[in-house]
Amino acid sequence: MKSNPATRPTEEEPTLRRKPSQKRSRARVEHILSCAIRLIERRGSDAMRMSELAEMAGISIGSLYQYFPEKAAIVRTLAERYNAASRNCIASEFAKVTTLAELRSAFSALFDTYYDMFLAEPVMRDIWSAMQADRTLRKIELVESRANGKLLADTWARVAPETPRERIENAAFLIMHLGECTMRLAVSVDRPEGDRIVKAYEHMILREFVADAT
Amino acid sequence: MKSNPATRPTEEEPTLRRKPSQKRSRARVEHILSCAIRLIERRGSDAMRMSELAEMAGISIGSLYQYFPEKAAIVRTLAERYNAASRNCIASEFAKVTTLAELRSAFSALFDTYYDMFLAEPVMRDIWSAMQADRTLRKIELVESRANGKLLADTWARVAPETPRERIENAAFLIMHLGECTMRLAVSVDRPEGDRIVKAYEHMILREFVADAT
DNA sequence: TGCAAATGTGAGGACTGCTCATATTTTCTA
DNA sequence: TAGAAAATATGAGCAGTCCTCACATTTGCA
Repeated sequence: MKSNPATRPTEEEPTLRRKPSQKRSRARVEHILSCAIRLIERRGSDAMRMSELAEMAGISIGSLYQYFPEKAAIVRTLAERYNAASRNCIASEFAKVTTLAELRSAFSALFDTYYDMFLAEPVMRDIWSAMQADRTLRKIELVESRANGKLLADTWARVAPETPRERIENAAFLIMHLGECTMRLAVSVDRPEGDRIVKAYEHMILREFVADAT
Repeated sequence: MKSNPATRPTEEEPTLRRKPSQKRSRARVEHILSCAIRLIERRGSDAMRMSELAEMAGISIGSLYQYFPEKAAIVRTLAERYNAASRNCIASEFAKVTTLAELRSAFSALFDTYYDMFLAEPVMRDIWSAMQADRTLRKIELVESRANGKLLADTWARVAPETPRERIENAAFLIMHLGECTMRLAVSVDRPEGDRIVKAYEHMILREFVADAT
């Protein structure tokens, strides 16, 4: 990844040179992203060339840069989607929980959904990898993880108000972290073995934190 | 990361154009690596420029390429050292184990040493990140992880021969994986919080797998 | 229809990793 | 020690990369 020497990014958010009209650009952006996904799946995001992306999308380099200010922005967009998907998955899993037993099965479901989500979208492996390599993305991921941890902690506190808040907070962050380790697993290990390990993690988590709900 | 278009890497191991004499080059290589570490710590391995590395090391670009065939080889070398360090740490921790109780404390020690190793060498954060981003390095890491898992499994089987081998194998890989998650933790989270979580992991592992040794 | 504004284009600029013809140093031999 | 041969050092420059910007084309609207 090269630093752009011509334009110093003084403002935080890198801006597009011209902003395309809302509705029409939407489809274009989606099309570019789907091409990018194909390319990234093939050889990883580093090896993806902006020129080949433009060619595959059937547009010129210049046009490409009207929809994404820089190459990294494409990866970032994909990463944000991955984050959003995790967030939604977690939110929907915990929203309906009202008892400790339900919390327990929400944990199981969470791990499975997380893992399946990764398997269903192979490109997420590479996006996740790219996130690990980039300091900024890593920081974003951490913030996201904490937010998810808080959501989990709140649910837990709602269901079992007698549990000390501090213990819940710790456990929640730990569980989120372990959830991300499951992602890592999906990145490196393949199907049948990964499944077993995910199950083992689920079991461990449940035994450690919600054993009393059995 | 660019693919080199001039020389097709037909052979597996990329070869240097001229191989420097053994003993003298050793010191040079070390010097280059220590400069690389400083640079990588500062801004990450992607942002490290071969030109600035050469300048810092006080040699020319050409000379630099006599010691490392490509930029990635520098990261790879550092990654191998990190792998070797993990391997040694694990080997020395398990070599002296003769009882289940000792295995138990070896687990604790393992996590702590792993984690401390990472904190002591901040550059390992970036090396680890680079490993995650590179498919080849990720594969190497997985092999390494399995080898370590086998070492752990063998020790375990030696100490508790009555435990079913399959259960041990599963647990061993899981524990190794969790150990690597501890790395991940050291990469993203800072000191006091990381410590707590490492402790929690230790506790979880012990409770799950060697509770009978209490 | 005519004419702004929006959008598309691709040659070229700045920077990179890496090479190779050449210069310098070291080592070896007489 | 002289002088050749081998080992090592050098940096201009090559090919490849991301990204820009002056210009061409299309679109929306009176």
